[in-house]
Amino acid sequence: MSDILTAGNLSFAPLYKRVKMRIMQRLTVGEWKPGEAIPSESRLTEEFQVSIGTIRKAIDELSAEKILVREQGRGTFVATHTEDRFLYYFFRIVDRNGVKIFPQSHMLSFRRMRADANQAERLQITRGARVIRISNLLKLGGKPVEIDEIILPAERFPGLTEEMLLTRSSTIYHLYQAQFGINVIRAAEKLHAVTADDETARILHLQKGSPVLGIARVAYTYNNLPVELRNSYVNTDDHDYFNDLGKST
Amino acid sequence: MSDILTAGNLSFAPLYKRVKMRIMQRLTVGEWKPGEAIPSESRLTEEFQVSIGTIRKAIDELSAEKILVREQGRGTFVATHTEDRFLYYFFRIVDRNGVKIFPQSHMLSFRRMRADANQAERLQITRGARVIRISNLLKLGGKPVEIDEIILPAERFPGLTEEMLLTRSSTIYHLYQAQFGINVIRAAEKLHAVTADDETARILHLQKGSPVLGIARVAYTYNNLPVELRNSYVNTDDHDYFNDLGKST
DNA sequence: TAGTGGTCTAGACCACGTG
DNA sequence: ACGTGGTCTAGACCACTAC
Repeated sequence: MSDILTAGNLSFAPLYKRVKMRIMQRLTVGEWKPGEAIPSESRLTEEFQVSIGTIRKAIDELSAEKILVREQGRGTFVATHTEDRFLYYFFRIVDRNGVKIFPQSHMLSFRRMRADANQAERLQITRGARVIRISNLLKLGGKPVEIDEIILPAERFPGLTEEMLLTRSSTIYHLYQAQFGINVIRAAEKLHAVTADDETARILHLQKGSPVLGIARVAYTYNNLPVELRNSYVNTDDHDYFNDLGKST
Repeated sequence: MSDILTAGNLSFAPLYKRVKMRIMQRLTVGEWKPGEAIPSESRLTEEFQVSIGTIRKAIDELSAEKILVREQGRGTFVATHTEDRFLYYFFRIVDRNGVKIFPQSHMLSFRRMRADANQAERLQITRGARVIRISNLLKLGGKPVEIDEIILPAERFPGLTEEMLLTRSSTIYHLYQAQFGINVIRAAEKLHAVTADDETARILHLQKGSPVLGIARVAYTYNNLPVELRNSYVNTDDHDYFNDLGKST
């Protein structure tokens, strides 16, 4: 991503990059909300006073980054986490046949607490700031497969209650979008193998001391702003974490 | 528009897609080899009798897929596995600080054998066909971190010897390129946590029964043709498998 | 200076979704 | 019938690399 361009010195960047950042800016401030259509390309040419090819190149990049979604004949829309193709974008667990199944989430706990030094640093907030800790059990085909421990900066999720999480109908990232205007567009994950602690083993129906796949994720919204930490533990006896290195198009 | 030889049902695909496939075809047959420059865009417009914008769109996709590499003022080149940015493209292990270190490879074994049913299926070869099994130990900063078991279809690697692997100076994927004309452009990986067997634990300096990160990879060349199987086991005590969900542009 | 890829423009026509 | 994004063209100029 363009760390330099976000700083403000994009005066000398190519025109289409500047157009792209102006569109990103509108998305950031919520002028165009997830699920809504942005103005048509020809309308944007008038607004930005550039040719349609330049507009298209800006939107090309934004749709490659899955921030916008084009639909021929209909328009260009702000991506939402309810669409099928995004449901799995941040969920990489597949069964032994490589088939993706959507998980059922069951909340285990919901607590308010203070950020420790590590959490504060990764979330770019001050140590001791209020955070919310949510623990979920994910089931695939009825079987417990993954435990998530989610840490959210409370300041960015004002009024988030246990109730909202219990009654949500879609993914949690869609809840962030719809309720708090926070659009997760990127996540960095670090994976490692660890021995399950006793409680994790019990919940995942594993023998004590079994190995589990640990995933430490930081999720980001626009401008590489971190908005969620997540530590996951996966029972990989019947499932895998799938990763495709390379393209397909 | 005298386009023939566009294999399959691409006869009605957009022009730039057909141009793209024709370029891929040239790469596949080795007409343009890794490291070499392909003809300039203006030359390709003459050759394919299309406008430069169409050529550019075809090359855009191929460079997004890391099959070609553009260099302003110099030309467009067939990607090689010696360039820095590709050294890590298929190697995702980082240290605790998230820093990528390039691994030192040490061969543990080299054997010729026959494909079992599972290997045959994943390599799309017949059961019992000749394969080569290579085992390597990868060290990071002098410490043993990963064991690789590589299975290659012997037919595609004629004359591959233990010597060639011992004396190679770059990555093994570069050896595939340079010696056998096989260009790995994609890999699908499945990750899981397992208990290290005794030998693996010994080699990785782990206690018996320690958890390790298992990676099952299938590597592909053009046209999604599988050319390598690889089972890896990683000591993740001081390292992680890093994955960025989102784009980079 | 010559040749390469990178950007930007302007206009035409096609394919698709909606009313 | 209309408006949308998708493709294709033609030409201009810029930025960079090489000689």
